[in-house]
Amino acid sequence: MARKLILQEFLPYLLNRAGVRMGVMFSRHIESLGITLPMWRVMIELWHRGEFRLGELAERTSIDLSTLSRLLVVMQKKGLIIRRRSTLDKRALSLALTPDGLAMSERIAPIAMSYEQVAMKSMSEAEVKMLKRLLQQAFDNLEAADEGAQQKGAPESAPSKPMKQSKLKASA
Amino acid sequence: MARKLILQEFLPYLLNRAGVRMGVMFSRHIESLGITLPMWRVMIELWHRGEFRLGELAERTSIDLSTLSRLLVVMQKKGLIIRRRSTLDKRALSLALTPDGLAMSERIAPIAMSYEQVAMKSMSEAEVKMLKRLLQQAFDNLEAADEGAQQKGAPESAPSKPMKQSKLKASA
DNA sequence: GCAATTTATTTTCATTTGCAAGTAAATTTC
DNA sequence: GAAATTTACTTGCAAATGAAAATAAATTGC
Repeated sequence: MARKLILQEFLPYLLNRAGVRMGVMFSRHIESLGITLPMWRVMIELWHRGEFRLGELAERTSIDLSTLSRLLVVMQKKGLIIRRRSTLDKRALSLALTPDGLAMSERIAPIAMSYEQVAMKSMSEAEVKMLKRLLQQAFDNLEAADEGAQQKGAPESAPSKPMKQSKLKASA
Repeated sequence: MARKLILQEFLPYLLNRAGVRMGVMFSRHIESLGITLPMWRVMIELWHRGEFRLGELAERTSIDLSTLSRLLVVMQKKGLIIRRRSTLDKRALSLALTPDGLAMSERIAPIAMSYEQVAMKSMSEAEVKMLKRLLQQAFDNLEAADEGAQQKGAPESAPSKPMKQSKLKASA
């Protein structure tokens, strides 16, 4: 009989809990600015890298393509982003922050950072650094495994990627 | 002008990314068993603690009360849980796993653990331990701050709890 | 260089979600 | 101890989601 899994030591659980809690607190805060968490995720990606196509952005933010497509229309109407057809490939969108969108990002960033600070309170510099490094590593490991499964056509046990993006939503 | 936030070093981002990726991969896997991620979250909580009322369970799983209420009906129909009125308080539900639900939990647990293993691959024992400890700590810090805000009636800057559970869903 | 295929996004439609209103039991107040 | 309030959950309804079909542009094969 399988051993009962110890919740407090179970990484997916700990990961989710911390992420969801952070997301809930933060989104409650930015709600008054008319910005939702998915919007903020879009904003930091655009802020960070300047320009994206829809598909790329969906990938990065883990937001479903069709949902994101609609969200971007809303964000355009709010004046946060520019959403024009790429000139090179007229199928593709070229997405970028407007000056207002940038200003809003800069306004929200310190709020986001303050929640980060709250979470890291009581940790030493070294611990914070290690936590971030290990989270990055965990993500890379997962991604590598996912790609792998992709390649060799999943040995029945672990269904590989394109199969429904699963009932799953972003969190923090 | 606010400094541009460095995505790769931003804790909420790292947390979300790792959590979402884990959730996506895992839920893709258990889909074939007819179990969704929210169901699994309910199952581990019930497995872990034996019995819950609806409100408590909603709190633990971060699933909206009304959504959870409906999810539990589905899970009952699937034979995974028992859902009866508490005898002491006839308003309350008493929720618990059925033997079948337990068996399913025991079947899924190794799958969940295997994804945990994937994420932790390339980490030493000590690193894993530290990662888990720091995630726990981050969560505790956030929760404490949230409670705090609650108490002294939020100083305008950080809206406190009851305000819409925000557009936010669980992830991993 | 044109038909067939692939790629990039949008839209449709059925389902899911979550807030708010509703129901029902327990507790408090007078 | 009956009315008023609170607590615990359920349900109605409007909005959000996501899978699949539709659209439209680019690329490939001949």
